[in-house]
Amino acid sequence: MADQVEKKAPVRRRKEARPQELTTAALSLFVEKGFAATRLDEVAARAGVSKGTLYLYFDSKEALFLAVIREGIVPIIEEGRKLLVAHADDPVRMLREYLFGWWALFGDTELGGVPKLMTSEAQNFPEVAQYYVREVILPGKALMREVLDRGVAKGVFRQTDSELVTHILMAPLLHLALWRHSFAVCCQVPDMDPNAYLESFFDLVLKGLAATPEGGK
Amino acid sequence: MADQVEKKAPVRRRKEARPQELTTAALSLFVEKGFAATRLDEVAARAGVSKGTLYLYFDSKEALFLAVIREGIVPIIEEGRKLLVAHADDPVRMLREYLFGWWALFGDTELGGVPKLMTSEAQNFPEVAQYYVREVILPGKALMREVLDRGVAKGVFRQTDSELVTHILMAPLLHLALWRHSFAVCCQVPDMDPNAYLESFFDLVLKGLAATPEGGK
Amino acid sequence: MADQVEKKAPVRRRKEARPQELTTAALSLFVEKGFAATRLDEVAARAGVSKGTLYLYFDSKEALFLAVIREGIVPIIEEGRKLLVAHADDPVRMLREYLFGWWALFGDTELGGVPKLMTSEAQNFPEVAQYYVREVILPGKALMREVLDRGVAKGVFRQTDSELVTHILMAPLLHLALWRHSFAVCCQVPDMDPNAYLESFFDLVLKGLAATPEGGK
Amino acid sequence: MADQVEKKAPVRRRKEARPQELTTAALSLFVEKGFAATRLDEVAARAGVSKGTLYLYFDSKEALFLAVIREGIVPIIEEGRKLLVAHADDPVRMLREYLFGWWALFGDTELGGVPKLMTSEAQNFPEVAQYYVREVILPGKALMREVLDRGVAKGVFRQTDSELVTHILMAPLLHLALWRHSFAVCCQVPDMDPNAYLESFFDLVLKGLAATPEGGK
DNA sequence: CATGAATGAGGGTTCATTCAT
DNA sequence: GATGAATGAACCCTCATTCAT
Repeated sequence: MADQVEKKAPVRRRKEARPQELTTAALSLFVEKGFAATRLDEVAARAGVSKGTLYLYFDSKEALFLAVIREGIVPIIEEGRKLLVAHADDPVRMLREYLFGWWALFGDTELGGVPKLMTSEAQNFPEVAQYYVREVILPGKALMREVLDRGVAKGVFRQTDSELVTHILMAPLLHLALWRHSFAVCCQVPDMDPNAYLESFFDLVLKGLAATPEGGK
Repeated sequence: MADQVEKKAPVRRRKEARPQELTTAALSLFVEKGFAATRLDEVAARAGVSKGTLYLYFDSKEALFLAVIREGIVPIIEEGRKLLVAHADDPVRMLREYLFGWWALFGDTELGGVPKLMTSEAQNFPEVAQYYVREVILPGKALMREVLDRGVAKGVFRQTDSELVTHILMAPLLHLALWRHSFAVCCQVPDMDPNAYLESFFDLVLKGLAATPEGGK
Repeated sequence: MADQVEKKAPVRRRKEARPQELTTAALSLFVEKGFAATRLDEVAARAGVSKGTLYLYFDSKEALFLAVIREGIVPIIEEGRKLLVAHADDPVRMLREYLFGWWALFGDTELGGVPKLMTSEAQNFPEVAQYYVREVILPGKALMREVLDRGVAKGVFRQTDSELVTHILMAPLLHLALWRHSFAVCCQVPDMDPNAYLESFFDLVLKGLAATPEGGK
Repeated sequence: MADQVEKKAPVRRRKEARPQELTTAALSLFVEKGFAATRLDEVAARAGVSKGTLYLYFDSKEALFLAVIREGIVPIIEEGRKLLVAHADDPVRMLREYLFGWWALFGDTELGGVPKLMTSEAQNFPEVAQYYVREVILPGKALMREVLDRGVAKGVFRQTDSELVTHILMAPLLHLALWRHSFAVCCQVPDMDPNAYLESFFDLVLKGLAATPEGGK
């Protein structure tokens, strides 16, 4: 019986894993070539199945795209939040964790290509873009705003327009991810070490946000 | 005689202007939909010509893409440099001019979509990407580095890793341009005023880069 | 069980037969209209498939052309040789078999259009032409030369420049095939009976090649 | 005044010569590539005029084709006839003149590609083919038949089916011309000397047609 | 479930033909 | 007459989608 279980298990696991194998393959190809330039042949081949099999799991190429975004993104946010609350009393540490955590949990993984993909395709898939904004960008910014607000409350950060500043602070993170999936691949750019980049960024922001000693200049 | 000139002028002017009319149309469509998803029919229609006419000026869709990047980008850099040297003795002013000038001369024009386009297509067109890096990105970063170095020399900015910091400082500018051509179009995001964004960014960077009063903390 | 076999058979047979159905359709159209004037739509339609199906079996129109020549031609030569060796001791009979066999096995079949096709397209497809010369024309001439040489050895044919004479003797055969696929189709030429033509030709050649009674004139 | 005449003459001659310059250019390209694969751009370029100019002289590509055949072919026949009547009393000499004259006056000139062209395109242009058969092939064969008939009348040639034999005798001539414009161009075939070829052919035919010594058997 | 052969609409590209100059 | 820019129909080829097995 144990034998049977073991024999069946991988098969069942396989079947259940199929959609994710497909979205994973699709994600990397969409990121690399863009949605329109990716052929479903390639996606299927990379996932090790035939082209027809794709249609057992997804109604169309667009549905596959939606699934790629849907399944790939959602769980990250929650993990990030957990990471941050661990340092809720230390806004500087929270900021640092945000930046490095964003990179470690997201930018540096295979999901790191999603910002490039979504930026490229937002206009072609407005509903997906809206979904992404609602589920990823806004929560991510809200999380950053919490960090900032907490810092202000603690007297560590100075008062700023947190809406604008969160936007600004996301930019270098996104840039790091976009760069890796665009120019870094095809141009012999002097290797940019993400850690050093993030350290510099963290240093810059910290000083840029630092509360003035006595509220004066 | 004036009559004759006027009769001939429009035709000749058209013929000479054709390539630019076409690249302009192509640029906006490439930015909007991406290279692969743009049909040459549309490009031609937007330029007011037939599909065949495109091939009088460009050998292929890819050649059109190359021309879009080539002709659209180059002259900007030089203009920016001129703008900056006007304030060579005031690094803070130079930085401010860089940020706002970048937006006014580039990001806010029809060329502002190029970063999105090049980011999306860099992997599909490595030679074009290399050209873009060489002619646009590196000169742009070099210009920024000049600003930083001058600030350090004047004792206004503190010492930093200028390679990394230029990269970081470009990110919010690029983000502004990318955002406008991606999520801003399709999502009812609360309008982000570029000027306020740039002011916040400038403020943040200025404090982040400020030389410490007595060199020590 | 027989049922199952019968259900599967036609499908499998079809799939394996597809390439040949396509080359057969292509051959007749290439012969009729020439390579450039033949549309792949027509080829597909004549083979009873859709246009896209063609590309499951051939990479391009040119690859289809190559396949038409490759698969259509080669096996004939060997059959001809077998036919001739049956009469190795009778050069006159060999010559007769060559002429009539050439027509029956080649000229009068659907492959009979190949000489017209290759003659028309040789300059446009030099590699294919070289292949055809090497695999068809030269072996065919070599076979003819064997006939002549054997006739000379047996004292039945007089000595001639066999290189030139083989070339000359091939001409009326080729002409018969070319004529059928060109002027014969569109012009109300008084029907030329191939058999009578070949008889006349055989008669003419036999007398033209006959050894002089006492070796002298 | 003489000056003026000389100045105008070449211009006028030019204008009148235009159509022929165009048909000459078209002929060589049609022969080389076939009708469908020849672009009017090339024809115009080879004739040294612009593409539009072609349409001043010919209504369409097909009209150009018709003109190529029309103007290129007709006058030859009459010249050949004159050549033959000079030896009306010597059928053997007539036959020799026919073969070598055909080659010198036709096959070896720039018109020598016409048989290849007409053979290739006969089915695509039935009216042109009919015209060609009527004006060229049938007169050519009739001329040959005259030679044969005269030989029979003189007791030099034996009786044969002259319809079939003329057809057969034309084949090696046509083959020589077809070969030169097809395989000879692209394949390193051991050079075939037309004169030797024709000598062999003449020799072969002469013996093949020779009247039997005592009219027996 | 899985396959892969088949489809056919659609896009890039060519080129005969037109026409304003 | 001559030009060459412009056109648009038509062709080769691709690829998302379907479906019989």
